[in-house]
Formats: sequence, C-alpha cells, structure tokens
Amino acid sequence: MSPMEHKTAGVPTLKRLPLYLRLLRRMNDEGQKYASGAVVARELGIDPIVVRKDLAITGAVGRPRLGFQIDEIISAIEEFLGWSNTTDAFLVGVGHLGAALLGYQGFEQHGLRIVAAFDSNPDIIGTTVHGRTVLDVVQMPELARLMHVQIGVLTVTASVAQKVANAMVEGGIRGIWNFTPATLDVPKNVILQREELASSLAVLSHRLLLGRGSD
Amino acid sequence: MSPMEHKTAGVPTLKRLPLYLRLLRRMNDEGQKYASGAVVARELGIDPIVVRKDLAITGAVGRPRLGFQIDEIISAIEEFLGWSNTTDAFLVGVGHLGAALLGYQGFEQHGLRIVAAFDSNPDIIGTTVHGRTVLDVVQMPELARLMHVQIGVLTVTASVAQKVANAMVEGGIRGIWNFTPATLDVPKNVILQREELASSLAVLSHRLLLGRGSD
DNA sequence: TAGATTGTTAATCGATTAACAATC
DNA sequence: TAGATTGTTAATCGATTAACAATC
Repeated sequence: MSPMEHKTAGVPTLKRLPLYLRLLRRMNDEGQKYASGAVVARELGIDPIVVRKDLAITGAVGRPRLGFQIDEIISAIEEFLGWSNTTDAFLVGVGHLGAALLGYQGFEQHGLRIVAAFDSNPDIIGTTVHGRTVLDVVQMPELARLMHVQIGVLTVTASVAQKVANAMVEGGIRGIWNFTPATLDVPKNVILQREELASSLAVLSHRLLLGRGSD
Repeated sequence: MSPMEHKTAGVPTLKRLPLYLRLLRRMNDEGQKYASGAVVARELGIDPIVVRKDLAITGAVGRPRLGFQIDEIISAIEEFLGWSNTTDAFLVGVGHLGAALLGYQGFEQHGLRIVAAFDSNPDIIGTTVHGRTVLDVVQMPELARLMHVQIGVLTVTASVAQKVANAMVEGGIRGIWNFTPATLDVPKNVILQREELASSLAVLSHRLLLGRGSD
C-alpha cells in the first residue's frame, strides 16, 4: 500500500499490458473518458477476468458500472512498466534488422529511446541511418558510462554477440535486448531479454501441422 | 504410438524446441554423434528435467549413459515442428522490417521459404529486394491460391493490416505471422501468430524497474 | 431500485520442479 | 559392477477460469 511499492507481475500479464495500453490510448485519442475491463476484453479477444486481474495488479481502481477512468488507467500501466519516463538505449549492429529498429518510431511510446547506434564495419561507421550517425563500436562502453545508458539493443551477427554483450556490461548497461540467436553469458544482475523469431515460428508451424485455428 | 500421430505440446515447450534444434545442429556439424539432455540443458541454461520432458514429447528415444543419437533427435524435432519440409510463404509490406526479414537467410532452416514479396507502393513494386522482385499486392490472393501458399508474413502498417489479412485469407493462406500491432479478425480455422515487440519490451522494462537479474 | 461492473475468493488446469526406478 | 542418464510418477507452483459478494 506504500505509494512507491511495486508488485511483481507474471510474464503473461506483462505481455498483455502493452496491448491494453495501446487500445486505451486510442480510446483516449477518440475522446472517451471511461473504459471498462469488459470492453477492453471484447476488443482484444481476451477473457474479461484476465483483463480485470491484469489491471488490478497495476494498482488502478475502477468504478462499478463505469469502469476505469482512461487517463488514470493509462498512467497506472505506464508507471507499472516504467514507461512514464523514457529510458535511453544504445543499438549495436546496424544491419537490416538494426536499421529497421532504428526506423521504428513507436519505441518512444514504450519508454525506449535509441539515442545512438554502433557498428564495427568501416563502411557503415559514419553513415547516417534514420537520423542517427553510426559510431564505432569501440567507443560504445565509454559513451554508455558517460550517458548512463541502461538498455542495449543487440542486433549484431551471432558470432560476435557475446563479445558485444561483454562490452555492454563493461559500459554499465543493465538490460540487453538480444535479437541474435546466441545464448549469452552475463552477470546475474544484468537482465537479458531474448527476441527469438524461431520460437514464434515454431508455435505457428506446430499449430499449422495440427490444423487447428485460434479457438 | 501410430506412426503419424502427433502429440500436442504446450507453448513453452514449442518455444524451447528451436533452441535445442539450433544447438544440436551445431553439435552435429562439429561431428558429435550423441547428445545428452544434461549437456543440452547446461549449454542453454535450462533445467535438465525440462529438456528431458520437451525431448520426450517429440517421440525421440534416448539411451541411458549415452543420451540421444544426434541425427535422430534432430529429425524428431524437425518432424514434430513440421520443419522437415519447407513451407512456402508470402511476405506483404516491404518496408524496413519486411526488407530485413527478406534478407534473413535463416528461415529455411526453420521450415520457411518466403517465395514472394508484395507491396502496394508503386515506388517499391518492381524493385528487387534481396533477390526477390516486389509484386503488386493486388496479385497476391490469386498467386497464393495458385501456389498453395500456406503462410503469410504481415509487415504492413497497422492501418491496412486487416485488409491485407482478409486478402491473405481470400488467397487460402492458413497461417498469418503478424508483425503489426493490429488486432486481426480472421476465420477460426486460420492461425494467427502475433509478433509483439512491445510485449517483450514490457518484460524487460518491468524487470529493469525491479532491478532483478536473470536469477 | 435494477443492473452492470469491479474486486475477491475458490476451483481448475497446466507447467515446472522433485523424486526415483529402469536401463545401458 | 558402478554410475550416469533416461523416462516416469508425484508434488509444487503459478496462471487461468469460475463463482459471487460489493458497489455505484
């Protein structure tokens, strides 16, 4: 009940919160003042009880008959995820995927600002990709320390992933968003988030094989 | 026990299977003949009991003391995921992300071959991206039917996602890999796999906020 | 008041973890 | 034989689903 206390949520809940947030922001843009968990559930095709439990964990309080005041529930979710203030991030590896992520405008709405991009390829260093000059990766750890960068986005080839991850840790980076297939070894206090396309594809492939839809 | 019977696996298991597969292929390339679940577990930082259960579901049989014969276990996982034969896919939306996915060589190892790319932008139609000429999206449904394409990779902007998804369904596509933030409405027999970067980021952000590492 | 929605408590389900017998 | 590993059975944990009282 203390104001700054932070409940911990399960991974399934955390993964659903951004979906609610996106919908609620849209409803807010449309000028609506209240949103009920029931409506959110219907719109997203999620069980209403799940929505209620998820929203409850953010600490938001709804009103029977009306639902949640939209600006309040949006703030509650943002606070809970740490998205009320943007966190600075470095991106290392400006290949196709890295460039695509640099070009994605939506991250700021999710509390992430990629403030600089790095590569080791001399042909890429010095070029400008989506408004950011690509710097030499050797400068990365020092700059990370200087700028107190918290998150590293890792879009290099698998063979150098561990080396770059080490450099990120050296630079004081606390969370690594790993888009490579490499299994990384980092100190226990560093948070790893793996983005595994193969895993998603496996779920799709297996379901396709079973021939069962989204029921 | 019938030869073509297919057990159904939970999502967590399905997401881990590609990790095992990648490691086992590498061990195979290194000339190893046997791999124990224990070694796989150690290498990937996963509980050995989980690995044993996951491998068991593919139908593979190991030998005490030795482990699994590598070529057999690789085949078992591939069969289970439907990755022993590649499935043809169409990609629609050749923006930054679409181009990045077209450039990714690894999909064939995961049973996916993107055989054609489509867009609606006249400036992009006709250009060649990573060896594939971009076609007009109006041709997509007809070609999908003709070529019996099973999977559609959706990398368009959110505002046209539903329309393109409808066209994919019209073309007989059975599984849609949705890289847009849109919530899609498709017939029950069509399988949706959503790739939600915001969800991954939410998990990372929340953990960062709690200050707890990967323990 | 009547009715829809919240928030909580209980029941069910599935995944993870633990324990151990079987096997080579 | 001894010992490592498989495969199975049981226990625990957490998430989902169900039921219902409280509230505006």
